[in-house]
Amino acid sequence: MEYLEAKEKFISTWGSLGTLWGINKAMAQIQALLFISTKPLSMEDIMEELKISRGNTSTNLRQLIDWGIVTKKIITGERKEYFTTEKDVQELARHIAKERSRREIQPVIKILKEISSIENDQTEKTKELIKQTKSLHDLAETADAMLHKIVNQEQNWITKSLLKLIK
Amino acid sequence: MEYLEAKEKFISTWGSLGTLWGINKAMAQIQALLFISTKPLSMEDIMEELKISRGNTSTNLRQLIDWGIVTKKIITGERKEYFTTEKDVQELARHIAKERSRREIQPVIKILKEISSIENDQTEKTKELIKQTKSLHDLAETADAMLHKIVNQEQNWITKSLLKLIK
DNA sequence: ATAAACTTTCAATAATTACTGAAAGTTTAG
DNA sequence: CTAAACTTTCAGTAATTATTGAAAGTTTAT
Repeated sequence: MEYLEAKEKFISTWGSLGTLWGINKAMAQIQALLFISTKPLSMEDIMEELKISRGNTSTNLRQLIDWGIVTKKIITGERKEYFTTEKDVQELARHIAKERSRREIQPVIKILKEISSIENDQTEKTKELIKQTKSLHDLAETADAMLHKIVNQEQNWITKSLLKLIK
Repeated sequence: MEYLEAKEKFISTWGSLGTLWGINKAMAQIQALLFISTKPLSMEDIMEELKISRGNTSTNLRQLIDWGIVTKKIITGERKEYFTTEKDVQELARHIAKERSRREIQPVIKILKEISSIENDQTEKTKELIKQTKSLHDLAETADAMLHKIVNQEQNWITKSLLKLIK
């Protein structure tokens, strides 16, 4: 396998992984492309490399920026905007974990809490609903707390201390 | 909010959460329904409660069984098959984490390893590709190892020891 | 001010994914 | 063996989601 094949494989693998996890293909592929690029890329560059339309590129770049993992890079003397992604995987993982927590886990925790505090009429089915939603609520909170804790450590805390601990 | 409303809210919330994480709506809703049900349900029961077709119910039940989180329950004297889901959330989380690792993380680790070991021709772009896919490979392995370790502990190890540690 | 260079928006369309319902398949009772 | 009771499969269709491309919008240079 040489460079071009490897590059294509990387971009397409990342793209389908994204799909699997509820992130759209173009978005994942743009990020992948930037991730292995040695220099910032323009919209033009991205469109050409990935063979996608201008509109698609624009929309997904904006989403990536919104997620905090892609930034505009102004190149002096150039009219075009250039883009780079966070290159440090740990930092990247932090951003993604933080955002998914905020957008997805937190709202679910809120709803589970609401549901688990319905009036208890002492019927079996109500008791079961309360019990089970409470358990899920606790699990979600625990998982989210762990995620935050892990994600907010310095790179070395996690790779060194925790990894040592759980091995 | 009383029982019926709470139940519907729970099922639909779980359904849309599923969608967000790449699990289909019907599958998530069936699991949610079983999760708060006080007794095993038949295909008929599920179809009626969720207003979905027989085919859809059958397909998704099979998938849930395949994931190891729903089991058939034979009720003596009954011709129909009845279904229950794992009721312990910790156990449920273990199953799901284990399966997602096996189906999704492991294959990606394999591909990243392949890519990161392409022939290094010493050009800048090849060096960058190798460096970045290696980093991702390491991250994926670390995350996966942690997931496994966490997920394979007794319920109390995680909720007591680790939670105490990170608080 | 205006024109060129560039980006965003969005209605139309394409691609993907989920769902239905009926036919085919399977199991059990008698 | 046969019929009833039940489950699975799958072709057709519906619903959802992603993508295009051109018009509208914005910014910058002169």
